Amino acid sequence: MESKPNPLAAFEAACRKAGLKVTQQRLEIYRELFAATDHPTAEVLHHRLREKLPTISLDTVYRTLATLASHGLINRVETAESLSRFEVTRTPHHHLICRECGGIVDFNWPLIERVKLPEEIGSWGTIDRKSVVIYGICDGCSGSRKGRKGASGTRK
Amino acid sequence: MESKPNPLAAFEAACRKAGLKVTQQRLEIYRELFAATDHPTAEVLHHRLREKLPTISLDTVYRTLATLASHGLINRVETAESLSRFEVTRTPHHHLICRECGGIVDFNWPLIERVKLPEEIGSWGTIDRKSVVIYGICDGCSGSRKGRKGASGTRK
DNA sequence: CTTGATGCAAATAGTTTGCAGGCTC
DNA sequence: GAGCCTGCAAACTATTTGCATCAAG
Repeated sequence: MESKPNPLAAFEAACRKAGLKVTQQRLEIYRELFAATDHPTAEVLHHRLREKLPTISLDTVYRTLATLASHGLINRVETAESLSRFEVTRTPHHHLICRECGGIVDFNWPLIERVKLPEEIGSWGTIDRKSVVIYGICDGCSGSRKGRKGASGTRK
Repeated sequence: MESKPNPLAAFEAACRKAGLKVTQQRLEIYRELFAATDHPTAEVLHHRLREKLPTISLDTVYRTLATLASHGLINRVETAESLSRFEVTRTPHHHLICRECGGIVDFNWPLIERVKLPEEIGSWGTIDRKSVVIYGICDGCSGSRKGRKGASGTRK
């Protein structure tokens, strides 16, 4: 409600409203995900979190991500790999995914909201969210000599 | 049925061209996937295939799907669940996914090809494929009384 | 205090892989 | 006949769950 959009405070409020307890782990997980731009996996997130919360367990990260996602506070990003990636729910946006390094980058495409959807969709059900995923090869991978791990790639 | 290009024959040709051997399992897997409209998982496909090929193993299904996908003959559909779903590569199309039953339905949206992409994408890399995923609740789930398993839902 | 959240470890589930025999080419 | 493909079983990896303990409300 403040003019100052403190995301952490907003998150706390959202938790309370949802009946979720505000724990240090949840705050840190959210803070970390909020700061991230690379759509980390649970494991990656866990690794980063251990710097601040050395005792946090991977299970808690998984559990918290699932909880927050079910409350719409974060999104599970679809990737075609067998890995779930997450992001904080922000304004509508879309994703660029590199086939090479698996990196995911956001982009905005407001124009698409203007495009009329096919009629047939009306008879399918109620639309909720529209997400465009564009696949390709990022410059980091194709431009450079060999298959480099792109800026935001996540390779083991 | 005849006058049209026989998809199975085309598939065989594609396999040969790719240096893949044409085995009965591959033919049946492709045929089954071609006939399917519900983007089955490997396991679902395996179950269906056993009617015709009682001895086919789940591993073969997985392996074949991976092989065909790597040759672009089929697509792995991104779903946000932790399940991979597949479809035969056809003309460009998009997906409607029901949050309730998980059912996936195709739709065409040729208009989208006309919409100019944001400039920023040019500096990211080379675009390959554009895929729109629309989430919502299908009529089968919202319209009816309780959470029905939609026509093409895949619940265990 | 009461209830829900965390950590730890063990359990699952989907998917992948090694190996020996079979079937395409 | 040579090599790729299949089936079987065992291995992996990501993710989930049971339970005792601990912290938030």
